Amino acid sequence: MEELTERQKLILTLIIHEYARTATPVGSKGLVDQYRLEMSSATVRNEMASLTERGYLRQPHTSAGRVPTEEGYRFFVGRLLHQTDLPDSTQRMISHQFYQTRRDVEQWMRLAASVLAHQSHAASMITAPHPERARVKHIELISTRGRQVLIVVVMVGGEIHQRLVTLSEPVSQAQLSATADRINQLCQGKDFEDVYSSRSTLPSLEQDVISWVKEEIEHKDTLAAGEIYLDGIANIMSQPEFSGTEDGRRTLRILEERSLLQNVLTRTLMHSSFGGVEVLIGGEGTWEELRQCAIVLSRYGVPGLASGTLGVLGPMRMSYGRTISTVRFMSSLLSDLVSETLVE
Amino acid sequence: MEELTERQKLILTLIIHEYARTATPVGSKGLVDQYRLEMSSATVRNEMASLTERGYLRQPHTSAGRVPTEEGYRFFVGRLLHQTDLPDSTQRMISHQFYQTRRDVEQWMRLAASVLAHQSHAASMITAPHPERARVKHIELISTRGRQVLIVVVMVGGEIHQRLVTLSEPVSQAQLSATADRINQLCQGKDFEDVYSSRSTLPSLEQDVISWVKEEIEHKDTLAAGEIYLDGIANIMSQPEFSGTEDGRRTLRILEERSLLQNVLTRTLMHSSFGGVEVLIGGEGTWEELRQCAIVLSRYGVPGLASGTLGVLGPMRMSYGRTISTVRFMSSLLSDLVSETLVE
DNA sequence: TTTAGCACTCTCTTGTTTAGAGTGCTAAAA
DNA sequence: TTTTAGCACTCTAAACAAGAGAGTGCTAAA
Repeated sequence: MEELTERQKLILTLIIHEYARTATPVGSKGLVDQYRLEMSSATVRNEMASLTERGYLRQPHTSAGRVPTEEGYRFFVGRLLHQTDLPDSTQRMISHQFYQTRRDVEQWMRLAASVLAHQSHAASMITAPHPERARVKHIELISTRGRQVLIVVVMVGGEIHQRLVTLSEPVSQAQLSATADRINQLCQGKDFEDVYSSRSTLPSLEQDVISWVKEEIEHKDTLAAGEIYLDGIANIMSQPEFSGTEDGRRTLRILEERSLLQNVLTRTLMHSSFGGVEVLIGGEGTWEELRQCAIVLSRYGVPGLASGTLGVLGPMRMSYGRTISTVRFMSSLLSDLVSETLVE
Repeated sequence: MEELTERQKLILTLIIHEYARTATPVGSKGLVDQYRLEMSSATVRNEMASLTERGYLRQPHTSAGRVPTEEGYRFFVGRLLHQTDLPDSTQRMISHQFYQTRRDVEQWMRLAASVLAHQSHAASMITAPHPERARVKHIELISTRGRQVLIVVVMVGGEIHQRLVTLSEPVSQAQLSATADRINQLCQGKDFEDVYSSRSTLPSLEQDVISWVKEEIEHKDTLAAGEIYLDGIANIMSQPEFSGTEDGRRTLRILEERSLLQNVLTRTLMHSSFGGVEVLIGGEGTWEELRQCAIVLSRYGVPGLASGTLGVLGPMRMSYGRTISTVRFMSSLLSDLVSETLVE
């Protein structure tokens, strides 16, 4: 079967646009009227029939209008992916907000989630930039009460870990500080993994501390990498396809449980390049729960140092043009911010 | 008008129970059948009429059953507040989960939110324990790149703040460490407020650092006190009164925006004692947006040192018995945990 | 190749009817 | 005096029917 004609592409595009707007199947007559097309509804009907045959459109029932299929959206998005850009004024407005706030990752994440949600009228999600290699910049041991010691770890990249541990016997603050100093020396410029594996020759206190730090780092790697900032949930729950339906509840549960989300984000983070935008439509056969949804994702950060993922989750009929360009822009903006404030 | 008779109280209680179960107005006949009452439906009808007159019940329309009013719930909850307790087995099960996980506030918050949501079948919210007086336990200055310096502040209580600042001229790590040491000396056992106000005689670097720290602490006090852990949103969105309705969307927005929530939580935190449970029904005239909801709240922590708030938000017909006992138990459990792990 | 025309098929809305649940009142029973 | 059986009445929600409207595919003419 041959390529689509320009006119067919136009009609497909218009149907997608109209369906995004109204959320109801779009018919030939309405389309011609709405967009002042230079052809009759009969012509549109013929093209629609052809598009339906090719699997880009679908009829809910015999006498209803057409609705785009997943295939239809994929085709549309494929053409869209490398062209649209956010208006300059919007870009400046957004940047401004970021450069006005404090240099605080947490706030940036919230702000980013908020901007994404607002621009796309959908739900947004973003993970904080996560360092690729675990290197300890600085470690501090603080005696608190009895044998309790607070370990504070500053990673290269600026992340901070803390952990409260109980020693087997009391140790003075002076000794603790000295121990911390020695460990700091060892960590200088090395991956923490290496420090950990060469710990066997050290005194037992040092060894213990290094083990605790290691545990903490890995702990956060697995668990609190689950820290996903969300926003705009209310946006999608007021869409008709989610509002009162079982699908809506399922989607809400996905957002809340975060394990599936985590799954999707990390999988994208794995084999995706920086700055590029990925679009998952209808779960792509892998995630049954996302049947009704589409996700627009991008990885951001500084290659080799730290990276995170951000994206938008919405109904399949979301406004892809706007969403994709917003995601792309936010990705590059955050990459800039991260590279400017990386602690080395 | 006299007190309610025992029988009226019984009927009111049963209606509340039945309405919580079915979410539909409950009629005299059904009530007698369901609970095998030793009286006829006509008697129940008479009592219902009386309860309606007193404002504890309400009829959606002439030939419908009765629905509890806010007043009805208040009366019911007032009687309930000081008696119910979570089953021992449940208490042990929950404690076990907490003592099994790491001593990590973030995880505790997540776990607490999850437990509350599960037990109450509603939405839960909880804020991390926040120290009452700001006292700095330890401060650290770490040189990163050029004139950038990372300030790490460990508060009494265990909170950690970090902030990246840019000095006006480069300072060596050794000098930074010395400065940090001097400030640490000053902070020993004092409220940071006092350190701040007596800073004028210090060298300019010290003064700058103290100002930055002060800013950071206040910043977190106002903004990131907004860190509210939520769970169970899906629970309430699948309740019939929220599912497809405008009220549902409004409630969702409340949970997402958090400013109103913040408002409610802090206001409770102000004039509420520790361990006690507060129940807000239908916004209590103050919060129009919560018309359909009820909130069960408690303050937890260690008086004078650190405290947070936890609670459950659900439909007004929520199961108060279970919710109140869960909230009370969680409040005391978390208080214990906080007091055990406070950094002094 | 496009389009006007038309018969046909669905759904959605609207109006009507009906069954059922629930009420309040009255009068008899306890 | 309190409870209950009986009954007329009210209102909702479900069921059904009818008609309007939107949309389609096909055919034949432009």
